[in-house]
Amino acid sequence: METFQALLARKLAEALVAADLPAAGGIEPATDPRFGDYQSNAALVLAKQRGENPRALAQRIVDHLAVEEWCESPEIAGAGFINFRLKVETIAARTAELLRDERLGVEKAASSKRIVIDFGSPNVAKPMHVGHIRSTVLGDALARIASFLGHDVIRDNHIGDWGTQFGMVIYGWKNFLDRAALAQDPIAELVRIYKEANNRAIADPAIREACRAELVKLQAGDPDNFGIWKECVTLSLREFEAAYQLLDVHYDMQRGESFYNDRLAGVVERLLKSEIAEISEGAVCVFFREIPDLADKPCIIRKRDGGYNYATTDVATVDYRIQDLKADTIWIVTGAPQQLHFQQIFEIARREGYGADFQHITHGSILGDDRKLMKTRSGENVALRDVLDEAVVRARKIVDEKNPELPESDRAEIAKIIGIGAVKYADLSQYRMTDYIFSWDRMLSFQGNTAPYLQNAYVRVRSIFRKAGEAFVPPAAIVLAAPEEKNLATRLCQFGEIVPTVLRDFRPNLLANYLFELANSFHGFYEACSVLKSEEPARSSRLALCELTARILRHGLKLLGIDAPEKM
RNA sequence: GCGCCCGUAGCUCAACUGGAUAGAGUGACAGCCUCCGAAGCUGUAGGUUGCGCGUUCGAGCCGCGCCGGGCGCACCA
Repeated sequence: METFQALLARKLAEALVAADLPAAGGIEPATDPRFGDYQSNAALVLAKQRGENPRALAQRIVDHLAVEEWCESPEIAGAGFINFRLKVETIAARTAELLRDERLGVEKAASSKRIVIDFGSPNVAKPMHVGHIRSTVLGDALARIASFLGHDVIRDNHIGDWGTQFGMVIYGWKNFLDRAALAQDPIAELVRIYKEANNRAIADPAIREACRAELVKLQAGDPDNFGIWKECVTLSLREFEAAYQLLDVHYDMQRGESFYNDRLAGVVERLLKSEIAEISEGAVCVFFREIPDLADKPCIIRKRDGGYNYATTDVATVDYRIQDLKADTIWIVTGAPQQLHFQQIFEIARREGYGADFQHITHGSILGDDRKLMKTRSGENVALRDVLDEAVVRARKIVDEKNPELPESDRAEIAKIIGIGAVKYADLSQYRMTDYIFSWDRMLSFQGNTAPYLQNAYVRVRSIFRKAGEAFVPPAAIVLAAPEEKNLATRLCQFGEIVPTVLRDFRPNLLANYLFELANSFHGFYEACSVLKSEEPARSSRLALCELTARILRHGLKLLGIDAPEKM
């Protein structure tokens, strides 16, 4: 189903051709209701290009615009804007159409791409902490939205399961492992033995050497060390999986760094052979001398000691995703500090002749009350598990207060939906680059732009249908008499315009904003227009608006990875 | 030193990529339940968009220069 925006853009393009003018400008939502529903700056753009009077050009365009089927006569305003006001019947007809559209007005992308999206990426033998929320939740939402838009999405968890820390972990495992503690809380025990080994290694060069020897043995394929490593990975993955279940985040594959291990030598050899890489100070490096910002920042792909590092792994990863997974585009979701690294990796890929589209999608940090990176009082990272558990506990307390008559099992389920939803939404409703201050009170508030507010709006709609006790039947006609009805219907028609914009710059917060505005419009409608007590044909028409609101709220939240409860 | 990101109402954040008089929420104040969930709604108040030049018919957004904060810059990932 073509959106109003797309329809008007098409009509504008036709008018420009008919008026013998070049393509210019576009259609965007009006900035103010006084200016109608949509506006075009085409005349202003052309006026600049041609040095002509903008209002005269606007008139020339309007003379050729054939939009009377959908709009009141377009108006020329201000410096030369063309304003479009949709006819009420047009909105009503579109709303009726939306009711029959499974996609709720969201068209699939013109060309479907295979997208490999890399997000989350926790490290083995370390607990996931708050910092993982953003990458995980953002990547998941982008993957959901891309899939819905018809792309072929492969979700890959690039787990940090290989690296120098395993020397310490294995040494610790062999010397200080407490099996009972491991059974109790595997990752805590792995962290403990790692720290123990690390502390001793700092104090004692012999132990440092022993750790390094364990690492070398692991890398050489020693069966004992490999077995220990494998067990660490298995234990960690199990723990990650619990968090992913709670977050409702799922992957198509989990190719850890170790997966690429036997390809690293080939990568270096190939890059040397093609002279993309060279040897410098004993290390194999790629220089970017002709790129000013990177001129003094070489990328090391083999260390002087012959070892490989994460740059090597990431070059191999790009290879794999393009050659084996046939990616048209690769999205990597990580914090901003890795920006330089991926700039280098992508540049190497381009030099190797890869034409895929590479996107490093960065994000800001989660801060504590002190505006510094969120930490516990003792200065440790805050465990993800603790955050999620507390979210559910806090939500449960609120549900118990507000709705004590609900059965226990319902309240437990609702608390989970609200608590987890609140944490996710607090993240996604914000521009991804800004650092934000973590606040339980704000994210769990029922007021303002929060998950509970949206979930409550959904519950209110659903409650109407429970009360009605009848199955929804599409109405004979949509009637938009009250301004609140028209306002809500207009908003419902915009869903199809908003969803694709999210991928333009990877901004789920645009969808979150839309849903918030939709909930506002619904509440305005709800206060002004009684549904069940109204006379036909208003009653059926209003029920239809409720039904669509519920569908779009639920689906919009789902695209953000958030559930909507039936009661709360 | 170089590079990237951020700076918007007291506070927390938007602003659909250059559009018209910069919007919400929160806090404060004033209203609205014989009526579908008041977990809601309506209204009032709050601004030199860090500062200064520039480009443009038009700048929170683009360019240059400052000021503040964060992060990154050769063998950790």
